[in-house]
Amino acid sequence: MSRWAPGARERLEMAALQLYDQHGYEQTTTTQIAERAGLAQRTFFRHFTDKREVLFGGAGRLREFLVEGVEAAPAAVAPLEAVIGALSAAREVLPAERELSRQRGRIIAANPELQEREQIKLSSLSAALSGSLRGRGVPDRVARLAAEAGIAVFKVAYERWLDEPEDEDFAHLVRESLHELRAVTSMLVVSPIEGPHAG
Amino acid sequence: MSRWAPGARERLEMAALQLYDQHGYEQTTTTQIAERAGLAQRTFFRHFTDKREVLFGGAGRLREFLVEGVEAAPAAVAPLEAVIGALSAAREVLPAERELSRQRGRIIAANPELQEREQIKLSSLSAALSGSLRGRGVPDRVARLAAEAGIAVFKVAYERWLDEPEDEDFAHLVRESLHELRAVTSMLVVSPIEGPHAG
DNA sequence: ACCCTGATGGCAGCCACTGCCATCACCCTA
DNA sequence: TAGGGTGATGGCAGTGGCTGCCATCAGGGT
Repeated sequence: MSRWAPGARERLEMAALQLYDQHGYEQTTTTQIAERAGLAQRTFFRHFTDKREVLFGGAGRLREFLVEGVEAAPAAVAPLEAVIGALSAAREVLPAERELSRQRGRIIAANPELQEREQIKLSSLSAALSGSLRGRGVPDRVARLAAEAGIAVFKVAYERWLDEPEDEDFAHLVRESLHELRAVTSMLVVSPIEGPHAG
Repeated sequence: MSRWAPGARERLEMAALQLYDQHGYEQTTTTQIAERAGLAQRTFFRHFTDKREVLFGGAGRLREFLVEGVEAAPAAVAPLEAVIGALSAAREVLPAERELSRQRGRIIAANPELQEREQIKLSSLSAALSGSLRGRGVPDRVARLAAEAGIAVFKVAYERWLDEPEDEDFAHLVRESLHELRAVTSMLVVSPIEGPHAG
């Protein structure tokens, strides 16, 4: 048997999730997290760069998954289509138990500091997608806008996925958000009271 | 004459900008900023919630300006059009001297912490725009996507405005970005090697 | 038996940020 | 002229995130 129990990183993630949820993010100290995981505070900071990062381990996996998805798309597929195609399959890199995502979402929603971290994760996601598109020969600003549009679609679809009572088909939600975005960008003049809108 | 020189907040902002630029953000302590402004560190934290916020005083003005612009648009104007119309006039709430914006941009580009703050400022901007649109009777997800699309357009236009050698017409850059976004969202299948792209 | 490596613990220290109280010019009022 | 209220500031001690440095010790190779 090893000197230390394995899975230190996972223990820290679980301990942080529970403590942040029970006592609040600000009220929880990194020392408490480490203690619950059976480790020293110094070890916490060997696994995570800071107190927030312990909640964002999944962001890296999502980024890799989407980048691979974009790069795997046939060359004839339009930029935004390639992004949407990757997003449609993203359910498989989200936690199997949706309640974990919702718990995490509640914690983040209660703390501006954590919202900042989430925003920059999405931003780096956009940058990664944009880079993949450029690698396919897409011009710079087109790649940038396709990536940003894809992220906008993802945000709306993901939030809806969390809010719905059932674990709905993620790809379907992505497609619906895309259709709404297309309606928005092609809408020129509309009477907001009378006319029906997309969605 | 008053006991203390007026404009403490502005002095702190200028001192921070200079010190962050000369010695780097991390290497600068809040005590140094306060000293250069002729104040105590305690006073720094009375004017700004944290060390980063001293660089983002303009974000609040921009948000108010855009919200007013959206609310001032005629009821018949489509959601994204209302947002774009407000963005087109945003030059007037940016610093008169463009070089200040570029200096600030360089500082932010060099520090992930500052990029986080900038991202959440843009995010709260999006939320404010979305709220204004809902106030005009626009359905929730349509408002959300129109706001996100507007922010994407703004990001690209603003970055281009900073990069161009001359201080180009901001409204023109916004319109061009919008056209590119429309092209991206309506593009379905394209051969990235042969065909010309928007932009 | 020896050494090397890798994950950890312990400790001192920096600095962002806060709570609390004192200071003191200015202003209002009697 | 005296007194009291207000608002911006300074000072100081304390918490806690985060880091650098060094020690520890199991496992594996030679």
